[in-house]
Amino acid sequence: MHIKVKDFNLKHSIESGQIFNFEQKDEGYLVKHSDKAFFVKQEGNNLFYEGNKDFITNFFGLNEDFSKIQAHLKKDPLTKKALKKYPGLRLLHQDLWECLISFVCSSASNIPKIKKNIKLLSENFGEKKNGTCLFPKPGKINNLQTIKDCATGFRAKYIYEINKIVNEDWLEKVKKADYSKAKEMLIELPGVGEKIADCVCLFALGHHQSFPIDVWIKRVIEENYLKKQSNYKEIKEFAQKHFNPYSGYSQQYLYQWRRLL
DNA sequence: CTCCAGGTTCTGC
DNA sequence: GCAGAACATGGA
Repeated sequence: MHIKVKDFNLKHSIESGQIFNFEQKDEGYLVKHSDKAFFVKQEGNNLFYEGNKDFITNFFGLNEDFSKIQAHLKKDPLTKKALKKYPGLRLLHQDLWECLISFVCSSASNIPKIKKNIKLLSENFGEKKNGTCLFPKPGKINNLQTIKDCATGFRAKYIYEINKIVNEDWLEKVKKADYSKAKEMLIELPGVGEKIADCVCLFALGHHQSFPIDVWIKRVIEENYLKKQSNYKEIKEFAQKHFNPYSGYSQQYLYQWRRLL
């Protein structure tokens, strides 16, 4: 089975630090997300898949018009270059809970290690479906020592506490909230600060004005725009002025550009 | 062995 | 408020 795609690149989208529960297989990818597992492989404008078509279409945002985003990215010289180098890199539509836990794992870590954390959390707390361990549901990540055994380090206690706080009601409330209210609710969780809250707002809630600032973004903004050492607030204010209203997309392209330089 | 990784929290001015 | 240290762990 396959889906016709336009302005979409599977590799750039999957390997851009947005998701961590995937592995390469047969020129394609085996992806696990929330309660789904599927295989995808791109050949030109065809996306071959094995799995739930509606879920895959929505997950990669394949029905969205990308031309508006492209026009936005072309307005700035550096995001224009990044667009040329990584065309078809899309922001994905993630499950809120999995995205939240993934990015709590991300703090002061690296992508290979986050992948390991998520894999171990799935194996230790997730349900098995057709032989594969899916990401555990809210409330299931409930043993502190086991969470530590998933190589989560100092983040273990945060995951443990968040798992106690978050339930379906909480998730629905955050989904309905606007950007600033959602961010506020996320930051109330232990181990979640502005950066992680912004990642969740952007990757799971679709708030395109969100602009997560990590070490790579700080670097790329200081090197190319501010031309000086700066703090979080300065970068945030610059981004709001310079990359409105799709600063989230600008961020993702700048991140990819600088990280893979 | 040291340094660093998609940060947050705690501490001391 | 704001910089600096502490927090675990694995890979380079």
